[in-house]
Amino acid sequence: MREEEEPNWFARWEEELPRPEELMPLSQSLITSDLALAFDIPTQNPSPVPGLHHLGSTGNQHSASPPLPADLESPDHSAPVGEDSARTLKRPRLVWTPQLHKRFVDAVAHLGIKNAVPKTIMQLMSVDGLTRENVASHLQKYRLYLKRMQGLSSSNAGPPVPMSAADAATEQLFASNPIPHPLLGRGASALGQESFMQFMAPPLLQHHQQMVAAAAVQQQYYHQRQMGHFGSLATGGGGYDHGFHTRGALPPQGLHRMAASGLGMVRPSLPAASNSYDDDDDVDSRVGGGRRVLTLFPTCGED
DNA sequence: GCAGGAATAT
DNA sequence: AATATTCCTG
Repeated sequence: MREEEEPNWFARWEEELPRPEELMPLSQSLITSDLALAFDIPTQNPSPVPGLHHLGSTGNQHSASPPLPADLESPDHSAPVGEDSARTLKRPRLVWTPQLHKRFVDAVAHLGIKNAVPKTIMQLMSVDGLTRENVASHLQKYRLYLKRMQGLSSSNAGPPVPMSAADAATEQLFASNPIPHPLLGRGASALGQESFMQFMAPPLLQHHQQMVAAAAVQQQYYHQRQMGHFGSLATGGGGYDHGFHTRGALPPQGLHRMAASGLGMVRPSLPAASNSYDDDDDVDSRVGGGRRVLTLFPTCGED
């Protein structure tokens, strides 16, 4: 009795993706901040490298303030700019925003447990800059979360469930997303084949079964999260901006247009990463660390 | 050697 | 706590 049984989830999925035109003008923001900062030049893209604006990872390690050049570290640190930077440098910690996590969950849901491995998930997500490691790490945590849920949902029926701080925190991200149940109980969707390969396969499949009963389980956890404590401000003490846009490695037939997302400029005391969530307010919860983070802004209501 | 997964580190 | 890195295994 599923009225939502849409045969081509993929079509819908791509529909909700922002189009290149809808993206925020991340023209100048994508500049290699490191170099820009190091050289004390305004963050502008003098000569936008053609087709080379993905992943603005400018990994740098000095916490150089705009007007303040690095004062530590070796002076000679010209970060390899260019396509090399995308893989040569260490990127800032990836921040799994709800939007990004959504992509993740979607991908995992569509792939099914069987195919939901770091690499495939990463490919399906098509997020530029996202690495297999990023996904693997997140996946590990996600699995723990799912496992917890299973255990709790079946073990605890009535009594209050004291959730640890960790759980509460985890839920902010995980529980706030649709949990494709197929993951919990059954194995992948019937896609025994190359689920994600649809990109290359014209006649793709039409399987999909997500957000089913998990909602019920979630209900026992939503309490804390409705408070809106979303200080997901990953504070970067250094405040650097990093572009992050969906990878355009899509298929020839113009199957879909993924697009980039806005990029978050996280500054020391600038609540820029505030998503327009419930009432995430401007909870300036900066950790005070000097870390550069990669944030993915919500380009549009993907939910 | 690559990729997944758990352990461990930051 | 959230991610990243490392280690081990297939």
